[in-house]
Amino acid sequence: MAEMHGGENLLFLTDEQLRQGIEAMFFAYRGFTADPDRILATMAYGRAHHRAIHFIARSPGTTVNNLLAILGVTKQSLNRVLRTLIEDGLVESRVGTTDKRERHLTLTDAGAALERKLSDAQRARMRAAYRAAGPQAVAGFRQVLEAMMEPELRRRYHAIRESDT
Amino acid sequence: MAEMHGGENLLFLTDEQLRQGIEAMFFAYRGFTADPDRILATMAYGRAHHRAIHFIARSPGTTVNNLLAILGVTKQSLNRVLRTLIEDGLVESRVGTTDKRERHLTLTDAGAALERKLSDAQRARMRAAYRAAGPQAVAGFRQVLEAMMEPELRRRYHAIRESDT
DNA sequence: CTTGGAATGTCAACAAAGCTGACTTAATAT
DNA sequence: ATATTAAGTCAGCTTTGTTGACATTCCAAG
Repeated sequence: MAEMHGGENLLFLTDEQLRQGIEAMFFAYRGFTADPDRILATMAYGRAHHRAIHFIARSPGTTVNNLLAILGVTKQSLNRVLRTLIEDGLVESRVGTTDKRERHLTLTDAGAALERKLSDAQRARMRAAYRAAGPQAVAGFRQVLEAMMEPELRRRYHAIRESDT
Repeated sequence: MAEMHGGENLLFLTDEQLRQGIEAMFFAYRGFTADPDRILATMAYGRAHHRAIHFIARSPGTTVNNLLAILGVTKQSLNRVLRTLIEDGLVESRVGTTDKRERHLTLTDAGAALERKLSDAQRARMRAAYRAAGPQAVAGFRQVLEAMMEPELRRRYHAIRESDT
């Protein structure tokens, strides 16, 4: 990909352009969460449950500590969410084999079913947006998002991608 | 799920690619709000105050109703935020001239100062991300975000842009 | 083997920011 | 005149985050 900002065309860096980017981010995030939110509202769950379910699905057997770092909340906050998911039989918590202090989290069949339902809804919107914008735009989208992450989270973002292949 | 059409490269629409986009969006949004959040944490304000301040700055004299539609919250929720901002002398609420039921909202000098402080922090990160990714990527970023918005909000997103030039 | 520290979990209390529902006031529109 | 709209308020509830204190379990270092 040709990076052709030779110093002349920096129009995309004006305060006005940046402001529009900020607003686009705000409005788009609302769309991003709208579909799963609608599904979750019909049950006793919220966005926090969705996030936990998503990342457990993504990295089956992950530990509570790892999930904590990814989600960026306190253990008390995560624990409340996790407890209801375990009680409801969507998530299973198994004591670690090598380190028995750790709890390894996996989705049950019911959990995986909910994950799929939420994920399908969210992906459908993403797919529509990607299709409308085209592959080149998608590449740029991903580049900017990555550059916007905090370094620590960017590291984790890549770690998930790699552990997944 | 195998989408193989002669010539068309639709690799960017695989479930795995969409999943990565979803996670990128999640992690990036955290970075997006991190800097203003840090500033707000030092005062008695939160993200809701930031949003109100931002859009009042963006459309000075806007009505409560308009703000409500943009932010997508209930009037009770917005009112709580607005009340503290008015009490603290950051926002001014003036009765409408043509329609006296309406309240027109503007930032005071103190409000504008805080807005600038928050905005500068957020724009700095945006600028860094834009610069790192380049103009072409930024164009794609904007395209995908726009395609992701709910139609109603996309309309409002454009309305703000136009009223601003 | 004992002990210190790490990982996990729990209890309690609280705050921010959203929600619904009911209601008032004032002003505009029909 | 009456109905509707804009704004604001009160009360109560939910979700999701926060601290702080404390117990349990287990690994590892002395």
